[in-house]
Amino acid sequence: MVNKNTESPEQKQPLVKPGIKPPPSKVQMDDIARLAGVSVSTVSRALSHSPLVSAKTQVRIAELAASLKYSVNVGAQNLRRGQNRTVAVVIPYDSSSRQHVSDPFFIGMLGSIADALTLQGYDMLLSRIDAERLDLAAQYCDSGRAVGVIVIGQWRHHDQLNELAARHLPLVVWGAELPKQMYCTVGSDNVEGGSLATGHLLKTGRRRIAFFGDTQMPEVAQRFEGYERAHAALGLPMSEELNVVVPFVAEAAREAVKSLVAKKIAFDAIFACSDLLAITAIGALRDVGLSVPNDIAVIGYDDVDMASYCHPALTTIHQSIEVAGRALVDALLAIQRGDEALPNHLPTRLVIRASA
Amino acid sequence: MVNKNTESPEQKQPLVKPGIKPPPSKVQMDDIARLAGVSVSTVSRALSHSPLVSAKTQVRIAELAASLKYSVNVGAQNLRRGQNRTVAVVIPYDSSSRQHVSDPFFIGMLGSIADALTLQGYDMLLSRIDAERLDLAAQYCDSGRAVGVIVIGQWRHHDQLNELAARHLPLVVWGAELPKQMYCTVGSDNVEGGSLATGHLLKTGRRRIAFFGDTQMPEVAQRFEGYERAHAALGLPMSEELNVVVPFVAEAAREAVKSLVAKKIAFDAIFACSDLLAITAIGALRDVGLSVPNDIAVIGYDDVDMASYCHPALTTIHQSIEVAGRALVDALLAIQRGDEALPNHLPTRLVIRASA
DNA sequence: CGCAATATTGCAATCGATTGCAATAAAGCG
DNA sequence: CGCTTTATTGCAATCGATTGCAATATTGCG
Repeated sequence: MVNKNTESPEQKQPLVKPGIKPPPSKVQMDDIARLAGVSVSTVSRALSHSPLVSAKTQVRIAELAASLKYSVNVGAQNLRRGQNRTVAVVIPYDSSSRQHVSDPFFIGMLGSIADALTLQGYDMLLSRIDAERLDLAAQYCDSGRAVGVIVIGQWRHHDQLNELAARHLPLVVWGAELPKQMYCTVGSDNVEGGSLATGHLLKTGRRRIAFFGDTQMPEVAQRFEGYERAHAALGLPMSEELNVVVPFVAEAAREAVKSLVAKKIAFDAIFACSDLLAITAIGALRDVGLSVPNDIAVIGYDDVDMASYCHPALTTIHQSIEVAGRALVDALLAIQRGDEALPNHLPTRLVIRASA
Repeated sequence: MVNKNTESPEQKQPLVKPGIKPPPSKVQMDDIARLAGVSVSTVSRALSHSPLVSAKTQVRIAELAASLKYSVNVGAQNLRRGQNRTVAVVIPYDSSSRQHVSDPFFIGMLGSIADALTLQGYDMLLSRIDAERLDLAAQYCDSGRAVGVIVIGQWRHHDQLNELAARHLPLVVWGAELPKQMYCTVGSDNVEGGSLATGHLLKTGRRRIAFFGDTQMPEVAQRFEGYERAHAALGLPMSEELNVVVPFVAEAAREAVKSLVAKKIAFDAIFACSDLLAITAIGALRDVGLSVPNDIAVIGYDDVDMASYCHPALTTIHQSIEVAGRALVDALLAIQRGDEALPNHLPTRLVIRASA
């Protein structure tokens, strides 16, 4: 290595198998240095705008690098600098139901997180992992691939998330604030949301409102609490049979409608915990000959793009995906910086968007 | 470094700022080696199941590593091995319309690619980039962050994609086969799809079918060709005014319907180039008092989950997202291995899914 | 029990960059 | 013009792992 330059000039490409691919041997700092007639040190400093390198040398090297389409090897750079600008984003999937998450809200959130990360100069490593094995998310940090993890949704795994946080893993979760929570969450006030939605239906005279959601999930449980409060506030009774367990997959909503009808349980409205469930339920209701909104009023949650394109437009609780994505990213980076002043839960705004 | 072990035993943590975070100093091979009383070499070999290490030592080290929750530093490993198991997935966005892609089909494809990559033991780097600057995708390979790039959709940038391929960048694109194409595409037969959809409408007696799509995009252009062929096959005339430029964003479909109606252009059906456009168009049609499917029949494309939940269920051309994701990943890995026998275009299947 | 053959182990170089420190070149000053 | 000060530059160590090769420990066999 020391005296390489004094030997034959073309002795590179040590590991390249003969026969194929001589051209794509990647250009690296060494090459730039040789061509510019300086040392690698100087190239490194020039490319990172060190004041130790004169302005004209910087320009010359920058141009050379650009013309060779050189990009520094991020892996090597990270190794040496002990840094890393990648964040892992995890979308848990429910292995028991063998269903991958396809809810547009969760998926849409991805895009907004991607944008927020890009804006901060971070890369995004996307990973779907089994909701039962959330601990696997730690791998991304342990192996140095990412500096932190964003998990979309708490699902049924508050405990696993706590364990992750206990391992000092920079972690932010989209979800609800829970008691004894060791990790940071970002999310809207689900109790308020549930209350808004239910209140809207009650105000329009509905009295038997079916609740579609899986209260084993913290966010849903809180929305149900809002449902209860809205009833209580008006001194109205509720009925146990109207609380239907519906996970976040479309087919479940269809089944739920069928089941209510089959059991001849009377209801005049549905509060669905996601727009996907709401839209599917509307379809199912019509299939069994019920009119929406005349016979049954339906209200959704999330306000995904598609909601406003349904007919009639779906009334729903709006959560801003853009704000959420930015908040998640900001929180994660703050934690990673060691920001102590960060609260355990960051609320995002919530409004009801009624159909015209 | 040489005589480190002979000096004071606790002299590590060189860069850790005092005050915060003493525990999360990451455990590394060095630590395992010290605790096991062997050299790093042995630990490295043990963890990669080298036959040079005896079985019992392997087990001992594996257990020690597990108990310390150690994961090898992938960055360092990649650097040394000169390999890399990450693929960049690019979702271009249209900066001119300042609209981020939210079409469920594209987004759904992400999930399926993620699954296919995970199955092969690859990580997925997700990136949204400006469709005008697709060349930026090369950065991911140049900087060694990824071994190849999957681009979802060709958009208007066949030329840019060709340039990327010319730079010997392992690249696979979801899209149509085009003349003079230097890169590998995966996609269904769009001419056939367009023909199927149009034929279906013609068969049910529709004669003035509006085409919703942007024929500047290759895939859409081919679907339009199918539209023309279906007409030609039956010797039916077409009308220029029914070819409406509609990019892949929901609002555009709404505008297109309004515009047709405002211009008093007669039509009895719409062939929309995506389900998102179809569903939005249906809503817009109803808003102006037109009945679907009585007055206007609508057919979509893609068969996204939501399509079957609409009311009435949307008739649409089904493309399997799962198959597509797998095909994209397989193709990319084949290219990356230097597989010469790979064709330029890999077709995926296509069927029409008519509403009941 | 002695020596050759085999099974394990560790040293040291290496991957592609960054950076402290010493060396050199350029500039400033009397 | 000579010497100090300042601006550039390069050497060599380093990040956390992998691996060829030489060294050592173990085993087998006569």
